Amino acid sequence: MAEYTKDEIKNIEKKWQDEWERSQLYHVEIDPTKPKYYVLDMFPYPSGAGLHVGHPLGYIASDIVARYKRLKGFNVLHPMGFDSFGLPAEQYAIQTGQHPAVTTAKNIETYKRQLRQIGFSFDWAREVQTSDPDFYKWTQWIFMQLFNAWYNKDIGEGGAAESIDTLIQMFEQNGNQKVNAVCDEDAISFTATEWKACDEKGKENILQKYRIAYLSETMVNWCAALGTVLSNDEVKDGVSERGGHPVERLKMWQWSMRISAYAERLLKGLNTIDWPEPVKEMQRNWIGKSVGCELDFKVADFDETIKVFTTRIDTIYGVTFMVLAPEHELVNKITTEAQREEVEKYIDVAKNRSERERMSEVKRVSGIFTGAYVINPFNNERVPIWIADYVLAGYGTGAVMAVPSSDTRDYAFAKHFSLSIIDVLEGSNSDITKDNFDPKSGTMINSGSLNGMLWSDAIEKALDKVEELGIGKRKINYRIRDAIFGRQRYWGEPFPVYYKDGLPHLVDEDDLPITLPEIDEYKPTESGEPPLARAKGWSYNHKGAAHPFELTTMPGWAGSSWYWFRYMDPKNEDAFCSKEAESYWQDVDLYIGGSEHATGHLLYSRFWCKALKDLGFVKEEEPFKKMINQGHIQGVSAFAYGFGVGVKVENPEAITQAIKSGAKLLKKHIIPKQSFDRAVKGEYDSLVKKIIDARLADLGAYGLQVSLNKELTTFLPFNIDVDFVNPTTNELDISEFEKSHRYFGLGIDEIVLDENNKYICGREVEKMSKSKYNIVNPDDIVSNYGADTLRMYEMFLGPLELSKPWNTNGIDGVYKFLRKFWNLFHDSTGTFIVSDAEATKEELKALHKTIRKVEDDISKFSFNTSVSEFMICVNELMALKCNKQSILEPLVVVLSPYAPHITEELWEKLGHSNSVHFATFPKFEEKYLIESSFEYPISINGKVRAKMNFALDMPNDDIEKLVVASEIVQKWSEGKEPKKVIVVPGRIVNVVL
RNA sequence: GCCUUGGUGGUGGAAUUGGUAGACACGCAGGACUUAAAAUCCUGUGGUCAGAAAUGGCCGUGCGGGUUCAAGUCCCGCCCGAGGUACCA
Repeated sequence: MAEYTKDEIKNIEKKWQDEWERSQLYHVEIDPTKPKYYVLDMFPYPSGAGLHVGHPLGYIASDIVARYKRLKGFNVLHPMGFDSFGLPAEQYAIQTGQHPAVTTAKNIETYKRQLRQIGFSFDWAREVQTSDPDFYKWTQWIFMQLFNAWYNKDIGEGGAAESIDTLIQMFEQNGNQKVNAVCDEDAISFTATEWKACDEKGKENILQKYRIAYLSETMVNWCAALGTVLSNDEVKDGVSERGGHPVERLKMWQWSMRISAYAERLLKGLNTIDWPEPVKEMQRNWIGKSVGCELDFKVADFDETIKVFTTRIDTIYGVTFMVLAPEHELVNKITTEAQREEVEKYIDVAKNRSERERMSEVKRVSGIFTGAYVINPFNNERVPIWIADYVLAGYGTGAVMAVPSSDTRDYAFAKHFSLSIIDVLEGSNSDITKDNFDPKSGTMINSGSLNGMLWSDAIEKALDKVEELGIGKRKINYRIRDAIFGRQRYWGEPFPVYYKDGLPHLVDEDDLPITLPEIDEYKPTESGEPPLARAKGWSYNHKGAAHPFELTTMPGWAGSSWYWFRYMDPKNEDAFCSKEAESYWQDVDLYIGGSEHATGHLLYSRFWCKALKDLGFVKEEEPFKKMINQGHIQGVSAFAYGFGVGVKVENPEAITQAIKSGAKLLKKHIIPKQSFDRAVKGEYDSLVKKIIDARLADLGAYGLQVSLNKELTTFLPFNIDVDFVNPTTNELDISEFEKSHRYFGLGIDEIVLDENNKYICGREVEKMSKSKYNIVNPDDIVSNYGADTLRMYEMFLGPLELSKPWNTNGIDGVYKFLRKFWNLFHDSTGTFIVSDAEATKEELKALHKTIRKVEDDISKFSFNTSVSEFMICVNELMALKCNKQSILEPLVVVLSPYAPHITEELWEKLGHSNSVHFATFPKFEEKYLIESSFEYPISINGKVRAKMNFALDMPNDDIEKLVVASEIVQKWSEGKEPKKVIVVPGRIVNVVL
């Protein structure tokens, strides 16, 4: 038996997976004689649901590239690991008491088993797990380096991080007068003498304002339901990304990372890397650079100035009012007595509006006049000062010069409070009586010395004037905030930090790793302290005294911000990565993963990489040279439609008795979709009416006087496990469903069938997720069709970057292809046969066409088209009945990145003693593709009129072709001389008569 | 609103970047093999009009214009979907 049947596939795939593991085939070591290639997948979080068909999509693509590059002679680093710290394991631990390490280890086992059976060429000897103390030892170590570093803007082009010792030295010599650092806004200036006069605590408080990893009292996103703070990218629309719990703003002492220091380098670096444009764009927006100026407006009748930030200084003659954030420090001082009461009332209301309310009421205009005025320094006009909550205290200076003629928010505000509007731009085909102006075009009017200038030139001119008047300077603002680095959780890296006299200190390097202590419960304590406070006797012994450890842990992104370096040298106990390994493997050549990490992981990783470079630990400025985002495979959810009849009981005193005798007040039904849809609109059809009547009659029988209560009547669609639903007819398998946990969990009492005695589910495309019960597990596909079919099918589905719903409609086509390919080598009895006859030109052509196309497609990551090309090739060879070794052998090699198991088996049958892994990718030869003659259409005035043959031996020269073409056309067009003959080499000829 | 992407048969999707649109696959229809079914193989398959047929004409890449001998591809103006983001001055 040697047919490519389902049983045989299992044997073949198992045989080769065992063999690869036995021989450690995909293990790599540094090899200076070969060029390196580093292909990396974003490592998964090992969730309890196991791998679903969406996961392997990117892994298959990267595996194809890895295998292809190996055949091309590269030394390929292709590792896999697990981002194993995370919230779900911790929440599971809180519920069940199971240690997160245990759940995590179990989940990793499942993931590895599933990954193994798809036949990836990962070097498992290099596996990393972020929750492994041998790994997080180095996460802690890197934290220590960042704690001991500050950002010196005077080094190199954009500044760089360096050791905190150099800063201390500078303080001792000159105080902070000459220090040009990125630091907290509230850092005050001091002299060397003042520095020396500080005690240890005073010095440390100053240093915290400079360290890259630092402790500060900041506004954080506090999520009470999760009992922890969240970073900005973990908050979506005012609720937590995981779980959707409300998030509030609180001031807390927190560890942060000074990523803002790297804003400019993070922005500039984007131009040097080959990433998808949307991701770059997201990072640019997140960094949010705006170039403009800061300038002072004098407050009339006060000895005060108000500093504003603007990017449109050219529109300064259009300023008709000024707006302060409610929290602005001068509000209290400048408010006139007449306005004071109202202003205070407004500020009070604004304070109590939560972040979420403010977001949902974006369009609401509110504000209050302070009674004070500022003087416009360009024309000395008096401009009223208002307060409004659309101005944010945290961005820029918390004050805005409002130009209603070129800013929509200012415009809405001016209209609402009937403030004046002065147009300063002309020719921008806009209309300031309406909200449709375009401030980025036109020339200046009503603008004194700026009149007649283009708006962009006017900016430069006005900037010069601001600096000349000494009222302000050019300034660049960034939106990016420092990243909060601490979490009030158990399942994360502990900080290598202890406290002595209330000051944070680093532990000795020799004492790393600081491992997670055992605790009896994983919840925060009753007093609201993080779970680590439960650890008994957990303290740091230093010079004979015990000191408390930091109780928060690092966030989920800590381990993933440097893990690609660890793969280079995963077992090293003396360094996170040896110099030798780092200088050989350098950076990631190809990174594949989802775009959802654009403003999280991908930004933090670039930040840490730059910091590590500044501190001299690595050489590369950017970690991921090229990236592609794989699209998500969406799940097709199945829905059933719940219906609960609400009743009004007229004699409540009878309820207790009724329940005792077995009445059930609430019953949950599942009803057909049509009835449900109508019922939601308030049209109860006969089926629904029947259920209602039956309910009322049923309860009536227990002595209750009941009537229908429409308000308590509920209609609710809910997800059904897709495994219980027929994929083509959408029919629910009721007997299977009734046995499931889901059925009992929902507490369904009755399933009402439709007129055909079936229950047909509704369908919707959604994200594939456990909570939507729409996960398709690759195990079933692998056991039905084999891993090679799964791999090729996932590639065949469409372009890698595209999101698409999972369906198995075309999977038979791919399976048939593999069988046909197999059958090329076998006769009808299943005997392996190849011929050693010489290949014909036609056969060589089929082969070389495929080689070229596949190479081309892999370099463009267009795997779907190369799968098509394989199918075409095999169809051609089948038609030619070609089973010649000289054709099939190279074809096996070309196919092997896509379908490694079947090709490995055939390779062995072809008589090779080693793996196809060691083969060389066949060289493409153009000579076989050149046709003996080409037929080109000739069009005359745009219409195809004739076909023309070009002979192969004709000189490849335009003029020659032109002569031939014009001769033919002349003959054809009844002697008319063509006006113009257009010849594109190797393409189309067109003639204008 | 803004930014980024897309829009091609019944379906997933091709189209060498301006050169015969619809490759390849699914589905569907017809045929062969079979007692029958499954499996397999062959043929057809964008729409429409003419023809008994081979075949030929016209229309067709979200909509409306434009550039060009030639537009799915380039330019201008709209419509719709997906993802991101939002009082960032």
